[in-house]
Amino acid sequence: MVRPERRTVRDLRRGNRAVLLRALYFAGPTSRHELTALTGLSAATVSNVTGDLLADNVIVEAGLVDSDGGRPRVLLRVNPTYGFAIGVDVGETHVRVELFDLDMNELAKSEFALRPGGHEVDVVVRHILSGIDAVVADSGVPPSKVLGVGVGVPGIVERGPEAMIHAQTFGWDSVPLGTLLRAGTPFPLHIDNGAKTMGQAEMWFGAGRGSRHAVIALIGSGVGASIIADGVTYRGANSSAGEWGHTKIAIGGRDCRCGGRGCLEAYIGAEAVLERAGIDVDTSTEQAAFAELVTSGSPVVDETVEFLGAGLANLINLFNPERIVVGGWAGLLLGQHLLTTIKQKAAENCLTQPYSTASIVLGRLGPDAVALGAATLVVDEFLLSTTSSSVSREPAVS
Amino acid sequence: MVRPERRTVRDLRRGNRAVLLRALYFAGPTSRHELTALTGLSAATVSNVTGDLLADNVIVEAGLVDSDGGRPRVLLRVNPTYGFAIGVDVGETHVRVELFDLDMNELAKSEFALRPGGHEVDVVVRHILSGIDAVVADSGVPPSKVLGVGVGVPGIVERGPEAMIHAQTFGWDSVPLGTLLRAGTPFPLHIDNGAKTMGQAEMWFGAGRGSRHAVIALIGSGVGASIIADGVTYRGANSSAGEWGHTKIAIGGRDCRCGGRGCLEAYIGAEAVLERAGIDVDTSTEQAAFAELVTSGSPVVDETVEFLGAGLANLINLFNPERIVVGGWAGLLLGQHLLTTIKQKAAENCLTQPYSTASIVLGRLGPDAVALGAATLVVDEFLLSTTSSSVSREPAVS
DNA sequence: TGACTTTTTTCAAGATATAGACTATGTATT
DNA sequence: AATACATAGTCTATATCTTGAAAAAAGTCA
Repeated sequence: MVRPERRTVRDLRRGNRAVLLRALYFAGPTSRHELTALTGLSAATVSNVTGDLLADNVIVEAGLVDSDGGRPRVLLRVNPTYGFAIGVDVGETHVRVELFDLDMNELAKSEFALRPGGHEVDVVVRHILSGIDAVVADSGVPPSKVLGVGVGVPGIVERGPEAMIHAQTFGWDSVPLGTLLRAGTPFPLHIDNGAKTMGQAEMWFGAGRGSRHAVIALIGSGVGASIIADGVTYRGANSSAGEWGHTKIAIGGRDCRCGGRGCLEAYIGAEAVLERAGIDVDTSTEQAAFAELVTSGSPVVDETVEFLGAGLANLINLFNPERIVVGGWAGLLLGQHLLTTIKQKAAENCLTQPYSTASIVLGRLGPDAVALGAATLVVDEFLLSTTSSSVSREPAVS
Repeated sequence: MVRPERRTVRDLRRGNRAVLLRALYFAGPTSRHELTALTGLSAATVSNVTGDLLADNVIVEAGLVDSDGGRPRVLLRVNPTYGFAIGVDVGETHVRVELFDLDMNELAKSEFALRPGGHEVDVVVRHILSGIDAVVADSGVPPSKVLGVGVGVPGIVERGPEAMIHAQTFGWDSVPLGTLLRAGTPFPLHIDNGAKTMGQAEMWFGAGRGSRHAVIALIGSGVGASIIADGVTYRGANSSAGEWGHTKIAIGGRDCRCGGRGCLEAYIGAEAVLERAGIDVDTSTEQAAFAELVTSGSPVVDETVEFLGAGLANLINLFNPERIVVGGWAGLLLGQHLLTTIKQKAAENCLTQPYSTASIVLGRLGPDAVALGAATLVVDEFLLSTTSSSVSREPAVS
């Protein structure tokens, strides 16, 4: 129960360095003067720390700005090519690997299709590893400047060096993906659930910006959520927090592919919705069929919205977020046509006080932001703990 | 999105002082030597900081302990009479005010009955204020040594100096309890939802000890929960997080007293359970009737357990806690007789991975721990920020 | 009494942030 | 062109902080 930490006087420096770098990253080009206000540090310290960071080439100058009859301000910014982050999206139908600079410009991309049901561990691992090699080669980035690799995968990811994964839809039961990948790449690894990486992408660059308490609801074939508590992804004791899709919304209700009954996913997951509407599809035709269904006026859609509203209301009652972001390809389709109704159903099923402070909005990054979000895991770590010694190379997984 | 903080070198001292005091508080009598291990601080710093704390009389020596043929260790402990905390429980039927020393020994107590439905704001405020005066007078504690007053109330409590309260069961809509109380007492105030204060009591002294991620489920006439994330009560954007009782467990289900339909509370709240069983009671006979019903083998009880299991499973899926504590008078009655079945129903409705890491246990403090928990709010603040200058007296509410 | 053990304190060294003086680099005015 | 003024950024002296190592304290054991 010993909550606060911190110890030596050196941690102070590390901490302030991180504060400053973070402020700089999210505020864009900023003068030293403004940074004092943004960070609360004294001008002297800002000068000090930025001096360090400039010497390390972590930040660079970015032009001047006039200042009403005085010495012009020198703008500073994070050096976008100080390091590079790789993001991997392991999805139902594909493995996608992308390489970004620190501005999150995509510099290279590599994609592998997975045949339906073809989720053998060794195949996926091989795709990831050769994807990493490919994007590094294509981009021409020297390997020493790769800060790390973030991987977004389905299912539950245990924290720790092994990064043990449990993913029912893939038939993965206790797969030590961290161990397997580390055998094939020297880069630091950050493995996390895909819904959580996508949630972080929306928080950093999408509809979640500016909020500290948010829930990103992801509705695709399956249903998941990413919970942001006080600006940080909430993981719980074993990183499986946010399994919204399998919360029960009806006792003894419809069978769910998880083996349970009455799960929310069995009512609002695209696969389940199409099944309920009696539409037979495979993974290739699923999205088109769902899009058509949404605009068809079918009572199944009304029912889906009813369940979705109740599900969102439950999230609001339990987490009291400022913002709910509805994402995932099916969620976006539903939201584009029916957001007003969804909000109304949420209001009906929610206590008024928490509902009144929560805004429900659509995701802005599209369904392909998993890899981007995975790469932000690398950047997050970089912003938190870049030491004076350049790029570190110890095997780390978080 | 600037997450980390901390600045000057003085914050370091404050932080380390808090770390040490906290370790000492929860570990009980401890030597300086052990404290180095517990806090990670060097022996020199421990000596330094404990010297300060001893000089301030915040901690005191507590005997010697032999040490295998060397200098004996001096045990240190928090001075239980350095300051005192007052806890207030505002319940449906009573207002209870208790005064504790820092060891949480109850030194004085004052209780006022509320007649059914008699929850007028001014009556409650008057009871609280005269209760405070009474316990201070009875205990003989000098007012200057009262560290503050914690108040646990029903409903949603907005953070801030006003401590605006929304409590449907009391008919309170936007009552600025903080403002009202501060007009009548000089002590620093900490106002929070009663379920949350009780949760903190279970975490500090009850069934939650030792866990960092936990949910305390409170089942009485109504239903609530307190969520502990990483050792801290999770409050969300406006302190209303944890409204478990009004999450929907059945679309279009039973009417709930909140005005909604299909709320969990409408199935497992004691009032609702008795209603479903066709038993007519008032608040005075409710508990006895419920106790009898639980052992009667009624199918209503089986159904209740089914819903309770599903509700707990939803908490586990969403929060991934290490521990679920079932408390509240009705929860304790159910748990004492049916814990095995409850666990089984939770397992049936939960993903296996998160279920396997969550233990479901009964609360250990009984239903009257709200005032104790409210007092821990005061102590928590004390442990976090006791400065060299003795007891502070600025009006503060958190 | 002296050797030994263990705990605690003292002391000097190294590191940090800050306030305030000082320097740098503009514009406006004479 | 010279001077005054305004704003941005750096430098210096100072007060704190934690720490490792040495010293002191307070016992046991032979």
